[in-house]
Amino acid sequence: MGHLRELLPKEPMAPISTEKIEIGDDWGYQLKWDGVRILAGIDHGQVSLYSRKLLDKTTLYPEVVAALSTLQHDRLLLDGEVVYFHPELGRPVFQKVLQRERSRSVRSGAPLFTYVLFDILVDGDKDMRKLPYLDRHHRLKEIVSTTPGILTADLFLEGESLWAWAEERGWEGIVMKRLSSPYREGKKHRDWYKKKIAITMQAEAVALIIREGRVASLVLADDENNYIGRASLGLNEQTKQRLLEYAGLHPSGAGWKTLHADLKKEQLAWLSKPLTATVTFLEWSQDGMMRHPKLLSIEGV
DNA sequence: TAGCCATAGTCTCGTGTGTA
DNA sequence: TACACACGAGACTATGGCTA
Repeated sequence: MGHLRELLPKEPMAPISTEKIEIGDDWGYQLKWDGVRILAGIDHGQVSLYSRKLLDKTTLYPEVVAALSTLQHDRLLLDGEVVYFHPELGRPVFQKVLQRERSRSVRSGAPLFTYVLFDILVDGDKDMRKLPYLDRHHRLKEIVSTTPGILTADLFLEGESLWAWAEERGWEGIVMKRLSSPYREGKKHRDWYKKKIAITMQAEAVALIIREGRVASLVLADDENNYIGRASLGLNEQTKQRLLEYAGLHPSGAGWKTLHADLKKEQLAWLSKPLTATVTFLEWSQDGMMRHPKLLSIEGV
């Protein structure tokens, strides 16, 4: 086998979004850890971390490097997620990971991250990728069973109850994996699926954000006319054109007196008759904004 | 011609950094 | 001090190419 760097996949195996829970003897289930995907290589004591796009992240997560350095193995290629586990909430908090990703150096006293492993690609001289996922997971458990700062994502055999547990505790969702599946790059497979927990609500679309004469996104407010974010996912060209026509029929010269910083640099077309939009999103951010909003429907257009 | 797949492009998130 | 910009990941739409 060649150098570990040469064995990295072009992109890590990624789960495909779905709405249904796969059921059958060949399926296993894991909690979806909300963090950033990291591949880790250990080559005779030398630890390297790589992002989904194979950017070097070794210096960004020194605590993960330190934890991996304690493993008594000459050569490993591992796949997992770096997360910040909030002790009071009892679940990962993605915002903390974003903070670390945006910073170029790690301050002393910075929150400590955990490396949650869910796959192994190389073990010594053995290429593990062709083995069934169940075998790879077993091997992973053996390797990192009691290593501080590292854990192996538990594998459950009952999907519905794990989904209910995750939903109740505010986790991001679950991942379903075919136990007999090999490791394949990207999404060129039908072996890993994810089902995400989302909040669905009705919001008022009070304005359109216009860029180069086209509708870019909707400005959304709650029922007390507070700004809760902007949304563009779910808008296709046909809907954007209809929205533009609607704005022409129902223009308003007056918008909010104080604009959120998010909107100050945008060209806005305020609506005299706001539209009711059904929107789904992952969670509320700390400042009351929707995270990853997606429009399901808009009444009246 | 329809359906599938891959790829490109767009948008959003929060914070650090650089500049006026 | 205020503002603009960049960063990486994820999710989605649009588009073009290929195949049956």
